[in-house]
Amino acid sequence: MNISHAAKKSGLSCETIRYYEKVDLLSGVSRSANGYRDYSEDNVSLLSFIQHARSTGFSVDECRQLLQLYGDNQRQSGHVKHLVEEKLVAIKQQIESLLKMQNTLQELAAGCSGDEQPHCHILDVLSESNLPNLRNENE
Amino acid sequence: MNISHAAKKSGLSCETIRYYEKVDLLSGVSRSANGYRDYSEDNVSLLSFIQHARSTGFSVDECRQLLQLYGDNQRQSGHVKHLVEEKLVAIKQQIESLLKMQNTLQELAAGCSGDEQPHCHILDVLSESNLPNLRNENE
DNA sequence: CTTGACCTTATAGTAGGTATAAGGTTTATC
DNA sequence: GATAAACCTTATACCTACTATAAGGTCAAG
Repeated sequence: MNISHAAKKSGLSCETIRYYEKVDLLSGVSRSANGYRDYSEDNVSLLSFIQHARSTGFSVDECRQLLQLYGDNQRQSGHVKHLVEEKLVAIKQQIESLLKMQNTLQELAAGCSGDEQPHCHILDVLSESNLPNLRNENE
Repeated sequence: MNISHAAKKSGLSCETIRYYEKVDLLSGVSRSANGYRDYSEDNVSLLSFIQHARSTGFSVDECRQLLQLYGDNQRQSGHVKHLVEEKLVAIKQQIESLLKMQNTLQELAAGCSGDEQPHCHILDVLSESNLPNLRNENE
């Protein structure tokens, strides 16, 4: 199976697949006589695995760990679950951070007349010197 | 005022301030006789403005637009409000995307015993070929 | 036989910084 | 006056996770 077919099946782009190979996320892909990459069904499964993990918030490096566990039949499921729970905490922090931004933006918009006049409440607030509520640690 | 003092007052790091100067987000900072950057109160106000905008989710490029409007007393507040509302939409999309990830991760964790046994529900799910619910467009 | 659609590699660019190296300046201490 | 710590300067490389481009090889259709 050539790369564009593998791309369609895995939900990744060709460029991304080559990138994953380059950073050793996926190795051992065979080549046809003409030098083209030739993907097996197992290769595509791993690519899909990576796509799923990436879209669930795992970094490329974390995908490497997940793949290592996936390929290790001596693994302990507790290790996998631990990775998921850590990721969950990180995602929750990101959500918290974005909710704060959302609140701030909604307050800013609500206070601005949004007409053709130059006076603007938003700019007033952004230029205030002390705005601890605008300072966001979780980014 | 030297750069580390300006950093403390604005809530940015020295490196970030130099970076903002390099990408022309802040220009016209004067220099002392020894070549050190010398920040005025106005400079620091602009740095704080940028810090506020960045921590509210605006990109560096969007900060440039906000600063341009800030410095234009012919501006229309509607233009500023428009930027805020666009950002609000983007933030909401990001939150949606993260909530989906959170749900997925919670389901994954819930199905995994998390013990010393090798069998792992999380890996089973991630390696399933058809998981449209894991595919996330808003990233 | 040429056109278009594939494939290959290497390299550069993206955002928004952070880190490092190699050096100049200033201030405090001995 | 020497020296060490704590500043400052610049240029450059590194980071994540790709994406885009260039320059070229291969293959199937007409």
